[in-house]
Amino acid sequence: MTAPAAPVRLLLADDHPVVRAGLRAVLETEPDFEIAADVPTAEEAVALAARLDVDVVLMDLQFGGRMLGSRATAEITARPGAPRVLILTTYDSDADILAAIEAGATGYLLKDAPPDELAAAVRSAAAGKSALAPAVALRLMDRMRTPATALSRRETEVLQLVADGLSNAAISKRLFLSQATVKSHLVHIYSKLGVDSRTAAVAAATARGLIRR
Amino acid sequence: MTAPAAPVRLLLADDHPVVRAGLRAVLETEPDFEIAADVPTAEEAVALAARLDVDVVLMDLQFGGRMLGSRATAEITARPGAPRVLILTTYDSDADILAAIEAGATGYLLKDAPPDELAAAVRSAAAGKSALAPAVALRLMDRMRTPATALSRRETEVLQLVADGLSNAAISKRLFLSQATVKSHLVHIYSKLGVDSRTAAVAAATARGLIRR
DNA sequence: CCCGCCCTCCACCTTTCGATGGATGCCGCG
DNA sequence: CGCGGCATCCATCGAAAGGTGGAGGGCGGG
Repeated sequence: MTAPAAPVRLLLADDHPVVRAGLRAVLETEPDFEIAADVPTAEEAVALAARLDVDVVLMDLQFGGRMLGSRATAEITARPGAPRVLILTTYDSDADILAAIEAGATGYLLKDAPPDELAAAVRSAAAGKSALAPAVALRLMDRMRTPATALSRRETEVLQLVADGLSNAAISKRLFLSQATVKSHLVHIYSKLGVDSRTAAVAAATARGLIRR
Repeated sequence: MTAPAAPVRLLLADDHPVVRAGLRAVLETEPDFEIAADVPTAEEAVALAARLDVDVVLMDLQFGGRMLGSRATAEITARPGAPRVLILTTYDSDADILAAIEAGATGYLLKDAPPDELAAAVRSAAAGKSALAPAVALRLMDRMRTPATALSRRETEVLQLVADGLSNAAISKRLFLSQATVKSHLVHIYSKLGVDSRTAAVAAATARGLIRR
């Protein structure tokens, strides 16, 4: 414990060159960190995580439109002796957070985190402890407190089409349902979200990150 | 022209410490750049832009929820002998771009720009030339081609409230209008966006970046 | 000065949506 | 096995939203 431990080996994955450079700059100043590589795509992160035997992967969730961040996380953590994965992203969308944690992420940080918080999170992750940014933790607590937030698969599907601007008739055709069924789903959605119109449901769901935009 | 010109003095404004560090790291390697300061708020950017007599300000548009980026740009460029302002942001929302250009920004870059593109844009800006990221330029061309895309101030205001989930009655109260007026605005919005329902209008407008989520 | 655009408002009518109150089959859990 | 949650379906009714066709004032540019 008191002996100078082996350095924490890091892999940075983010599609923004500026962010990669920033993470390098911020983390390189920590004497016990060693940055093995930085990559611009989720695919390269998966490949190098295995090859370079790193301790912690710092990964963005949004890779230029492609939603591969959480999948990459799942693939990395699936292997035995896998490194810890720390999600580092701009948004605190509920859906993203849940997906990342289910995919096996050890922590979830926001990009506006100050450098010392970032370094602390990396050390926590390396030690196997979970690390959540305060803002993210609050959000999770909030979600736990309101159990009604969980929409069923079908309800989410319907709501997503509503958000895309489709009418009930169009949705019923798309999903091979009757309009009555679509309305039933909507009624349930409204009561779960505490709203009373389709537009309000979309607003509430996007605010809570239940559907993608 | 051939003489080693005075260095380009830069001011960086971004609320993300990591991004500030990244910009520093990327731009410091250019021998003809000199970073006068970096600040985490729009207010400080306005204050220091005057005091440090910089040549180019690199400014984020989103400052921790506050929409002050474009206002800060306007305040900086309003003064005589003002520096050029380069907007550097994550999103290519039409509304944001227009607001920034109207506020007097010299260029608009996306944060996923490679370092050399970034440096080139800074030099362009310092020389007084406009600089637009290719993706942004494309978007603007696109907008020019579809003249119907431009919503009036009032229409945007109404549509934003629709996107927030308000009913026509609620909107009319909020804006001190009659419901008839709200409906009129909506009819115009629908025809401009080529849709025929409020939810579809919201979907189309967010897709084109006309309103913020 | 007139034209066009924006903003505001009105009346009437049609369509869609939401509210209510059911029913059925399926599946997992205690 | 029975209960509850989910997904599916139904009919009816009133309310909200959308369609049509106006009208008038303000403001800027040709």
